[in-house]
Amino acid sequence: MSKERIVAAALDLLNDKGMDALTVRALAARLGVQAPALYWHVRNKQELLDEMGTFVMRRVRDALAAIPPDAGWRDSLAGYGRALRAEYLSYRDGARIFSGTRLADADVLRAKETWLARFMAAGFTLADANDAFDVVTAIVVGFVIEEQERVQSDEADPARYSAAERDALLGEGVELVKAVDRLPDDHDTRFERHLGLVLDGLATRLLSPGRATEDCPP
Amino acid sequence: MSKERIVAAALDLLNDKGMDALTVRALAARLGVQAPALYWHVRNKQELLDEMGTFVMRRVRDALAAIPPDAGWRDSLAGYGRALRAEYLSYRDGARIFSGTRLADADVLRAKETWLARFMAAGFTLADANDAFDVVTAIVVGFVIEEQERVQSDEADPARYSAAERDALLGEGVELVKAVDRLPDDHDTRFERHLGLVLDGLATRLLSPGRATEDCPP
DNA sequence: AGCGTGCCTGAACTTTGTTAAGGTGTCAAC
DNA sequence: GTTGACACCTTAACAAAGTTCAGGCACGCT
Repeated sequence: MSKERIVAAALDLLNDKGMDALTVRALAARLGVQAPALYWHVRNKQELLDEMGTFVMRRVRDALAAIPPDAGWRDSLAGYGRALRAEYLSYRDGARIFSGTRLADADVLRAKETWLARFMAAGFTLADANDAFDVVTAIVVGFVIEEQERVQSDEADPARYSAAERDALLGEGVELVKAVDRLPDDHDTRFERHLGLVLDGLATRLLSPGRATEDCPP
Repeated sequence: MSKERIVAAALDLLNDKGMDALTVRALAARLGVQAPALYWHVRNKQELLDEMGTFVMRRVRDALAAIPPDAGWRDSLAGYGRALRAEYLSYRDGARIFSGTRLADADVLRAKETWLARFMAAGFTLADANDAFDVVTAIVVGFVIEEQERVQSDEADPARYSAAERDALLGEGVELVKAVDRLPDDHDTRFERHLGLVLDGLATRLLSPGRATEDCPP
């Protein structure tokens, strides 16, 4: 019985039964042991949650390391965004639970150093290069929180978000809102559009720092 | 004693003592009443949390309604983003707690209809107009979650994020990371930059839908 | 053989959300 | 003026959660 086994079992349990069912006793049962036994390996439940968070973020870091160094800034950032989303999505309520987890590992910061250097070589200022990270992180967190919320309530009550139900509830005079509902959008393509939007915003910084967008002629 | 008084007291308590201290008994005590009394007005704690969420989101909706109809799409969206952030910021862990709350009010959706119409009049496609909302929402959620996390751990351990501590922990060879730390950035200006980035991304859709940014010459 | 140490069990305590049963007041009806 | 009904609250209690503590079993070292 090691801390790693406990964390792995906890993540399994989270996906099986959800956050509310992630109790110390249930986790112990899944490991074939009594509840207090876990306190030998872990100080308290909060530490367990933290360990789960760093486990997830370590996987993000590994995915990040797999991005080729010669990829352009745009593909690199897109790869980061996709990896982060994929990790969050692979656990129930992953975005809400793990989004606060910052890993201040020394080697993570060292990785960030090379990325900043790469972005600046591509023409970003230091501030913009750093913003690029933060903004992609923010949008993934925000997107996936809403995505998982929606998926979850769909599973709980499939009829609630059916087209017919919604149209009836909406009434008249909201044709555009109804039209939005009918757009053939799955989560993946929506995510790619949003990500592309942010990257386009970053690209404007690249072309002419400090310039308003309205200056860019068609 | 009304549901509104309970919700108001709960939000007060949340700000005073934090999420963990928001217990049914503590809330009852603050209202000068015994714990089970609350169950006359509220089905259970989850409903209380939901009511708190809709209260916050109603304030966002009101702030939205205050945006002048003749404002441009850019100012309108910026106003929305700022209002959402301000509401989240006004409660401890506000972003993490309330971000899931979608208000499917009929009149909110009616408000959205007019906004969609306005954005389309400004030149967006329907899909882009809707994306504009969602992307701003996402970035605010992501930004404020991280912002509040940082503010909170600053209060808990002020020394942890001091420049000296960090530099010592970082070691050599990460000059850019250190330089980022030394940028004179407060949260507000960072937020404005991030928001501006997203809006610039949206503007590229406006100028030439479907075109890659690289096509936009300096 | 004995002893310490690592890991676990059993029982218990505290706090939490929640329910059940029963009070106390007010107001309308007869 | 008594009765009843309803709204709102209290006291008592339960189940489940996190956590602690004392002890027990097994192994290795001397």
